[in-house]
Amino acid sequence: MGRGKVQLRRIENNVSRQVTFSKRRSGLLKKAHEIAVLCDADVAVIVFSAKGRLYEYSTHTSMDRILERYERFSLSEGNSVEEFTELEGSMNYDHIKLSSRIEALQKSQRNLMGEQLDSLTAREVQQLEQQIGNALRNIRLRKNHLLTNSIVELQNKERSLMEQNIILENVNSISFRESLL
Amino acid sequence: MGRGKVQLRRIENNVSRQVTFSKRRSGLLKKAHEIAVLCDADVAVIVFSAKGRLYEYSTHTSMDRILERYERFSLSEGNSVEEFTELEGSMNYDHIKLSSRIEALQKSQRNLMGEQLDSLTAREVQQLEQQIGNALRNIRLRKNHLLTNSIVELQNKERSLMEQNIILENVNSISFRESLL
DNA sequence: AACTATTTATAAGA
DNA sequence: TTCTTATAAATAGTT
Repeated sequence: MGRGKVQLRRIENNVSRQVTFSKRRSGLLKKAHEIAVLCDADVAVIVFSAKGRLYEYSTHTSMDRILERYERFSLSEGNSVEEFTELEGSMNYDHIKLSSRIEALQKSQRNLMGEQLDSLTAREVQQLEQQIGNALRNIRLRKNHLLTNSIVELQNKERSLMEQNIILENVNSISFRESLL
Repeated sequence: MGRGKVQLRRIENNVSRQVTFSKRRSGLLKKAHEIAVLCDADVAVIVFSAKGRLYEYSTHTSMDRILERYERFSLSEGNSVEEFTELEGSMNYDHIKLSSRIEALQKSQRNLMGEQLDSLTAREVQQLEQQIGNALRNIRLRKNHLLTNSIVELQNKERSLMEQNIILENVNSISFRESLL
């Protein structure tokens, strides 16, 4: 979208690469914001320039929240333990301990999300079912609590608005009576 | 860019919000890819739909690499550096990374087990409910699978036992007849 | 899932 | 860098 069509490959000219980066970066962040608002999505965009400068956008002001959530999901799609464990033969003992802890957490987390169940015995599956059932109950309780709260809040707002109206009506009717005198 | 100009606010109509989300999502990911290639940048985009589905783009196939780099940046720029440096002058970067990963995993695990829900927004609780609901479905499928298997196994054993009995009966009746001779 | 009228983004030029 | 403008690209509303 410009004077000429552009091929999808690295722009060789240093200056125009830089200029294009600056323009497209702001375009990208703008579009991220738009989809977040229009479609009620949570979005995080991270851009490192070739020179290593960081630019970012995220909903809620809190990038970390989205990243945390991302971690929760990305487990379900697979990889990522290996990066830690494969890389370094030079890992010291603490490292190994931490890594294996992470691995264990990831496995149990996958199970909690209903994945990799074939590694469990029948009894373990049974126990997991109970655990998850309880979790779901708690989550629904919490959801209802939040819903109830927001309803009460709305009712309070409504009530105070009505009270204001009554006061206004009184004022009006007093004015009206006074105007009759 | 379309038949009409659009105001930057949540699209109320459910269907068109969904359609717009799908169109703009692919637009956003495309643009992320373009700036990455054209300008030699490292880019990560994470999008959660209102229903909690995850869509993502990242350069190098490895989102984690970019997120790590992001963490490194945001640590060095912002607050909360002190917490780390005060605690352990001796911890190296990898240690910090692994520890915070463990912390994040523990938190999300607690949430998956229906605990510490007060740290989540209403929307996050909603999404967690869906996620856990799916997990429960998978777990029950697996349980049924295991039950079915064990039933089939029992039936096979039963059948083979019966066959053995028939053979034994035959043997017995032959012996019996022979004994009559 | 296609179409197309418009709006928006942006490449090139100043 | 910033602005301008011709043109490519994205997409809102429609079928």
